Amino acid sequence: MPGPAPGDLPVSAYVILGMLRLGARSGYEVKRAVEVSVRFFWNISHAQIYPNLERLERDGLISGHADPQGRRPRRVYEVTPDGERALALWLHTAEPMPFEVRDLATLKLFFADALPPSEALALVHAIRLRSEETLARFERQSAPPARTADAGGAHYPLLSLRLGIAVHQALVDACDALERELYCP
Amino acid sequence: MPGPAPGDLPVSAYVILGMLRLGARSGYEVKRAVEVSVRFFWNISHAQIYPNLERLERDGLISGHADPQGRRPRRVYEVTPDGERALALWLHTAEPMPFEVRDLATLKLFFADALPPSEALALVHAIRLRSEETLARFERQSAPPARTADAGGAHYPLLSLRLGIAVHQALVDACDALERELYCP
DNA sequence: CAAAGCATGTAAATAGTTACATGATTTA
DNA sequence: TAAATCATGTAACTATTTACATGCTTTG
Repeated sequence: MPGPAPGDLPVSAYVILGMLRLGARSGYEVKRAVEVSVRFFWNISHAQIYPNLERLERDGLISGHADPQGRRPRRVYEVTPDGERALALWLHTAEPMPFEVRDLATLKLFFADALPPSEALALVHAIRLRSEETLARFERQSAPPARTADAGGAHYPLLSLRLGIAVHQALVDACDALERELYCP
Repeated sequence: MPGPAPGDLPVSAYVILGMLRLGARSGYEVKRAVEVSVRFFWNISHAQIYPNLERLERDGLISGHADPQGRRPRRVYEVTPDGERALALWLHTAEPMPFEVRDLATLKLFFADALPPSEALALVHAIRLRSEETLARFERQSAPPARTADAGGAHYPLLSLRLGIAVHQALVDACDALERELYCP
């Protein structure tokens, strides 16, 4: 009778649940919301969304109804009380929470002794540029909706954004220092 | 993840190639080397290592020979000239290098408005502790072998370690600030 | 002699990506 | 009218994790 225990659902299902709760309505809107927010610490692809929506509805954690825009088909969803409970349960359940990074650029830098110095330097440069672009993107795409959510009472999107900014600012600074050292050793 | 790189090898194969090049000899030693170094920006599990070693040997990128220690079986490998070339080619090949993070803790923090304030604060605390432990682990486990490699002419393991330190120090500082604000808003 | 660490492997399941597939609506 | 964006979905493939499975050697 009680909804599925945490662990029954893949993480992407909780992301969907959370985004619907924060105001996204369709699968498409969920994907867009992910793209400008949690995407920086947990990405999901659109191919994961639609099967998960079906499953969440089957499990009674969300309820959906057709809501076509003109002739364009669309299905919108809202979180049910069971869904609220499942999300809260997952959020407060203790489980291992490793910080997993997959970064080809730093990985290549680790092995860069097998590379001519100029190409190694180019890697550091690429890492710096990437984080600078990420910071710009935070400002342009992530901060506005996070501030809107903040004004609406959801404060944590903006707070977690600050962690992302801190990480990428640190990378920019570290690369800057490295570039100086490598250029003039 | 980033699909197979040039030469159609999975990234984990290049990690293995790189670690063998830096002095690891057996699959076990590769796993240990990963565990204290690249694991912080690209983890691989031991179940990926043995099939990849087989494949790399079949492709002629490494050569292996049995080298049992007493009765305990062991197979050691070294990188062939072809393997050196494949690694260098991969390293200098331009490809998308996104910074992908998977972090349940920050993800949960993003949705923490569905949680009582004390539990949200506990999440921030957990993130700070985790990065503090990671920093300690860098000092204890990663820095010594990286310094050894540095003395032996491989400078980039130590340089890439500095990026990891910068990231986790930034997370500690940001969480510290957040904890103060959330405790006394 | 027990525990920790060394050493290797496989099978099954899960997760995730990419490509395929379609079509409507809005905007320049 | 073309391009961008909205919108949804599936199939095939690839990658990855977890659990299973084994057995030796060193150290306390």
